[in-house]
Amino acid sequence: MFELLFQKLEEKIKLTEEEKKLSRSFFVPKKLRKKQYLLQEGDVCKYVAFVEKGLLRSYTINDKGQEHINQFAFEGWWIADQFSFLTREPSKYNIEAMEDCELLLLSKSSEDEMLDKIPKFERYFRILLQNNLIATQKRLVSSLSQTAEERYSELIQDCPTTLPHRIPQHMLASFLGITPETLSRIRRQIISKKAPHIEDNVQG
Amino acid sequence: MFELLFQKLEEKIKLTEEEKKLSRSFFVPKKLRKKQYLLQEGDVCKYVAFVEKGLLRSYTINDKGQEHINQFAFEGWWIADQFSFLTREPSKYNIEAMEDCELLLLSKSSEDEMLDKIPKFERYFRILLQNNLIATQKRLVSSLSQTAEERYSELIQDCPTTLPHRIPQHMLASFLGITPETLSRIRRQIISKKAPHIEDNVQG
DNA sequence: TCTGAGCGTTGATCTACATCAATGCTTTGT
DNA sequence: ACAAAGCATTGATGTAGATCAACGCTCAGA
Repeated sequence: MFELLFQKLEEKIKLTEEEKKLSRSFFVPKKLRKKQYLLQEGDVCKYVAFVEKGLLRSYTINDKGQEHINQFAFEGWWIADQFSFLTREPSKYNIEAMEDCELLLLSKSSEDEMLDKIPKFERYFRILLQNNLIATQKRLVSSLSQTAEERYSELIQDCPTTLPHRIPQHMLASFLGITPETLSRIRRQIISKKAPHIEDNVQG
Repeated sequence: MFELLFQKLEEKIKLTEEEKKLSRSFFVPKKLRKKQYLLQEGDVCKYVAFVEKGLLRSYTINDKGQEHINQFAFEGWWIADQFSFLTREPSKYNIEAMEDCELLLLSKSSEDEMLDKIPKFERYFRILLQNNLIATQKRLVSSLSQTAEERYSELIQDCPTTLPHRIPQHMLASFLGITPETLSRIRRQIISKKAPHIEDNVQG
């Protein structure tokens, strides 16, 4: 159950066997079936979750009932509503399993205790947040200054295999902040650019 | 010169007098006059800067020559291109003083040494990044799912005093990802909502 | 085996915001 | 004290992407 977590940890920090053993005790394993929720709007986000297996999405619902996906999390990634987790205020997000998932949950009190007893985790989470911040800033810049087509093209360039195969197109659209119709049209345009249309070539 | 920095540090971590004294040695004070640059596109971001005094902006220039502001930093805030600082790749950002500034610069090697000698700073920077991430995520969500008017209204609600007084309107527009013309029109609309137009009331 | 829901696609129309252009006010530098 | 640059505003027009509506395909469940 902890294989992937420790693999990821070792990329950033070196833990002794002692520390590994101890750190396990702070996590609670949890399985989630497709369409089950890790967090629902209005609830306080009690855990940050490490994804050992599966795929989740985090989304909001606006006053018109439209879903807006703002994050996906695969194997090897963390997911939570950082704001609600930190402040204990009710969350505006829903976090839902899109596939059957195996998660490792870390509660606030466990996190505090873990950081206290194994200070190396301060560094690990700092680096994690740093990378997350860089990625989020990049998305923000591109959402403010690029067209929908540019954003889609970059997304499938950065993530050519995973995203299109495991995530339905209308959810990708939502993640990019556009409608499914627009994404469909963008894809058609891109395809016709790559393989230019051969004009009717009627003989005679 | 270090008053504000230590005030801010104390909000997150407790330092001994010894540690305070030591930590000073890692920073390089730097004054910047209005319109001078802390970082220019193409250069590697060598420092994260704490702003003791003044105001800076971070922006990109796209292929059409348009500026896109993505961050402001006032007294008490940090500013840098995290990505370039981390990877040592050339930056895509320009960081420019909008007012005369007093900064405290921290180089990568100083940061590493400081984190090594005063591990409490791991926690400090982790918390800093966490808050920054939460704020950036909020901006991302709003840029993807709200109208320009909603974004502007929220901005002046969150920051009613500082922003409009120290930052010219066309830079606020750029920060919001809209044109100066659009922001001007939005402001007119908001004003006419607050103080509804009195219809011509010609007697007779 | 049928049925209904979910999904992607396409067309027609609408709208928020961009772009282009002009004007007048304020600030800056010499 | 003056010229020049920077800035906010307003109007006319253009456009990326949203919305509304319809259609066919696929697949899960009775």
